[in-house]
Amino acid sequence: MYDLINKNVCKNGDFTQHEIDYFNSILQNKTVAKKTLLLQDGEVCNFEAYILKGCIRKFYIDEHGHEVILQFAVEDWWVSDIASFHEKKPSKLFIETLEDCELLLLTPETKEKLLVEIPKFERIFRLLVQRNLSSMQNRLIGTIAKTAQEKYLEFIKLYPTISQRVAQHHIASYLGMTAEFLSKTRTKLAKQ
Amino acid sequence: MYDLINKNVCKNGDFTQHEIDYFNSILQNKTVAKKTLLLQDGEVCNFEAYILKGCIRKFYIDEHGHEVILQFAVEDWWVSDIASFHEKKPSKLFIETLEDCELLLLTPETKEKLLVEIPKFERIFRLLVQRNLSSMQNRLIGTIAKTAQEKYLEFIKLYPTISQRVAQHHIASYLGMTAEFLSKTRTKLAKQ
DNA sequence: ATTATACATTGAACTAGAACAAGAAAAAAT
DNA sequence: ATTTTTTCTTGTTCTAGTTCAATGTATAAT
Repeated sequence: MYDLINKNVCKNGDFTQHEIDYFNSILQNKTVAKKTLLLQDGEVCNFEAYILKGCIRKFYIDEHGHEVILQFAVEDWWVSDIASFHEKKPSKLFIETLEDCELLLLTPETKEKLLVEIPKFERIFRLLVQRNLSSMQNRLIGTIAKTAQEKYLEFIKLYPTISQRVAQHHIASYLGMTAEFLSKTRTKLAKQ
Repeated sequence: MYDLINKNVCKNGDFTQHEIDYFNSILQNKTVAKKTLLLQDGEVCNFEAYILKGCIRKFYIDEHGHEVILQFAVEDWWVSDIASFHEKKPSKLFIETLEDCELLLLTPETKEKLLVEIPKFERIFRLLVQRNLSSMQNRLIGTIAKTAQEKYLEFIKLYPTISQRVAQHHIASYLGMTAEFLSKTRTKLAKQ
């Protein structure tokens, strides 16, 4: 059960078996049904969730009621609103399961304890955030510089499994276009 | 000279005078003239620069030759291509001074040394990246969900000094619109 | 001071994508 | 199996923003 997360986390540092056991011991197991909100606008995010099984989306709702999907997270990914989690301030985001999920959770308390007990984990989480930042940057560039068609092609290339797993209108929202326009883009692509 | 950076870095952790001195001792001072490229597409980024004085832009050039500005950095900010810096892989970005600059630099070697000597710095840099990620996320949301006018108003509200300091067409590039359209948006705003 | 260069404005024509509406198809619930 | 709900497609109209081109205005260089 912990094999995957241990590999995910430990590939970036040397840990003793004892340290790994300790890490595993503080993780909380949680099963969540499809279409459950794990976090809502206004709440403080009290978890960092590692996904053992399932699929989750994180999104923002703007003034006009339009959803902007910030992340799809599947097996072996982490999802959280780090800003809210770390500064204990109300989130502006929603986190919702798209499928039945099995999660391993860190809370502010367990994470802090982990970092105090085994400071080496600071590095692990820094690297995690760093990789996140870098992919967010790439996404920003794409959002600004690419056409709808280019964005879609890049998406299915980058996330072939996710693009099969989630609804098309969610992909459209992730890519910053309307569901209608994505549909038109796809039929146009199919004709080429 | 080190007052500002020490405050910037140390507000997030407790450090002894000795630790601070060590930190300061590994920083390299550098003066750079206006319009100098500190990093070019294809090079490996070998610095994290803290800005004592001046203004810098970080940007990407897409297939069509269009610039996308990812960051304006001024006094008390850090600038680097972290992905390239940490993984020692060629950058896709450019970093250019917009004014004469005074910088304090970390190199991969000095930073690594710092982290080994004083592991507490891991946390400092994690928090730095985390804040970065969070502002990048807000920017992505704005880029997708806001109109040109809203983007511009948010920008001058968020960065009043920067908006006075850099060329308008650079702001346009940062906001993901053409210089012409920003100009039109501004005249329209002025008439209201 | 004068010329050259970079920057900002304005207008006209164009286009990628949005909005709205309505129907088709698929999936889920009874 | 059939109804309900959700998702996807297609067409039409509309608009925010682009492109291109021209002119004006600062700033910098000699």
